[in-house]
Order: sequence, then structure tokens, then C-alpha cells
Amino acid sequence: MSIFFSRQCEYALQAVMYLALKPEGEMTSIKELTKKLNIPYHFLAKILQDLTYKGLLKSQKGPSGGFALGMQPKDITLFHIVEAIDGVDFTNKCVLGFPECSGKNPCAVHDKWGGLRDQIYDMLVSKNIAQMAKEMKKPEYRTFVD
Amino acid sequence: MSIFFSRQCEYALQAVMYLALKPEGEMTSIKELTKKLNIPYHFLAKILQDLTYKGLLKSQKGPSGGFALGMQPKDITLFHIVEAIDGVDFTNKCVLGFPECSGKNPCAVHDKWGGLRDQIYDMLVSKNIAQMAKEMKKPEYRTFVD
DNA sequence: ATATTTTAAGACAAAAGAGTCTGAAAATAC
DNA sequence: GTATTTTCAGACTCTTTTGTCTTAAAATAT
Repeated sequence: MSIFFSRQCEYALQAVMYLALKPEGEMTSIKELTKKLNIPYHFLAKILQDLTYKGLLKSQKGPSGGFALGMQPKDITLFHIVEAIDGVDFTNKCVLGFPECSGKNPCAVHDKWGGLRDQIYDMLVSKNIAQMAKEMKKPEYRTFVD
Repeated sequence: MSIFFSRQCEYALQAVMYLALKPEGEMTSIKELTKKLNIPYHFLAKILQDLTYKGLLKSQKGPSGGFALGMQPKDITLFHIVEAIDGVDFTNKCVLGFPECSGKNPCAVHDKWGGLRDQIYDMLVSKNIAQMAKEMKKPEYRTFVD
């Protein structure tokens, strides 16, 4: 099982961050993405199509075609991607699964989780996708191997 | 989808907290639990059997039988239950799903998530199950309806 | 125009998660 | 000992998630 995001969503986050490192206007093929990120080809294809349909990416068919960001990098955050793929139920659901849990009728960790939820949200929106991706390219990190 | 724990795990957490409110030695039947917590009967049965096998609960067959805590309430935390049902991969896996993410090769949110992970852990171990359950019984809360 | 390279679309398969059903086994009560 | 009440065990089904495969459609290059 994945930790917090679905597998699809993890792949989406990784792919968009990878695209964010490319020079504006340059298209990247699924082939390159699956190779570099080690994601099943057709599975990733569907995810990228989905993100394209939702406007986060744009696509181009034919030779030298591929995918690129559909908006300005500074206007995209991890939260946008999570929103598009997994939805954002985590912002309002009880972490222990009590259906009746609410501010007036809180579960035992209601407030604690409330704070954590806000911090998770913050983690997803505090930097844009270009900043995020750049962090990962630093020579001492190199999560994206050339 | 559930937020952070699997459905099974949510049910397990809820059931154990419910049992923690019962006087020591008293057995509670699946029937009562499913009724009060609104969990599918046979599904809960399997979960309780699992927790029993792992020593967190004890069981008793026959009339006036049922389930009860298998250890002192003060020695059980939410973490023990999560550990038994979902496992604790969340304590060491990358939240973005990068297989190669580590302290030496961190993803863009590695440190941020590290802090959050610790806080989640803390949420699960800072109080024992009896304290947790009592919070939920407070008259002004009443997540457990009589 | 034709061949090539790419995404688009949808059916399909495999695996995991959630939930159901049935019958056996054990404990109790009578 | 018999009937009843409970857990125990396992097979089964349904749904969701993950992943694969095939064919079509569009764009490009020659």
C-alpha cells in the first residue's frame, strides 16, 4: 500500500515534477518519462491523459510530440495534482473513520489530526512545482538521475 | 477511500477503543460492537479474530462470551493496533513514492514529511487506549452513543 | 501520399481490499 | 445430553486499484 497518496497520484506527482524541469515549450514523451521514473508505460499514459483532460498538462501527438505543463509552473502546486487524481477528502474526513466525528463531536485525535492535516496541506501548497522540482535536481540530491 | 488507515484498520481502532471503555473482565459480543459501531458483522469478526491471534484481544466462546482487551489498557496504544493491521511502512517510506528517496537523496518534501511522520507517530503513542476512549465518552462529545 | 512516431481510447486482466455466507467448534445453560 | 449462543475458519463474491494490450487517430517528416 502507498503511504498517503494512491499509486496513481504518486506517479502523477513524480511525472509533473519531472516535466517542470524541462525548458518551457519542450515536449516530453511517455517513453522518456516511464524510463526515467520507472513507471508502467500504459498506466502512466492514462494518468497523463487524465491530467491533460483536467488542464494541468498539454499534449501533442506525432514525432517530437509528448506532454508539457499546461499552466505556468508558478501556478501549479502539488495540491493541484492531488486534487485532480485522489481528490481532497483528507481535508475533512475523520482519520479514525468515525462517520459522526466533527468539531462538536470530536474523536479522540480530532484536534491533533486537524493540526496535522493543515501542515500536510501546507506541504502541498507552500512551493510551486518548479521550486519543488529544482530541489530534487541539486547535485547533492539527484533524485532525478540524468 | 480512507484517509490514512485502511478500512479494516479504522474498524479495528474503533472496536478496541470501544472495548477499552468496558469494565475489566467483561466480554463484549461482535453483535454489540457491530450494532454500536455500524460495522459489517462478519468483516468485523475477522478483524477481531486477527487482533486476538496477535494478542491485542482475548476471546471467549459461548453465551456471555465475546471479546475483551488482551493486555492492560495502559499498555495498548493506537500504534499497536495500526502495527497489527496495516503495518508501519508509513514510518519509513517516501510520501511521494520515490523508491530511491532517503536522507542522502531526499525528495522535495523529505524533511517536511519527516516532521509530519513523527507527529503522526506521536499522535498514535502519546496516550494509551483507555485515555483515548475516555475522551470520546465525555458528555459533550459522545462519539460512542449509548 | 506514405511511413513513422506519438498520444487517445477502450477493452481486458490481475491483484488487493472490502464484505458475505455457511458450517464447524467450543462454551454455557438448562 | 441437548439446545443455544457465541467465536473460528474458510470459501466465496463484489468492488476498486493497478496494470496490460490492441487499435485508432493525429501530427510530422520525407
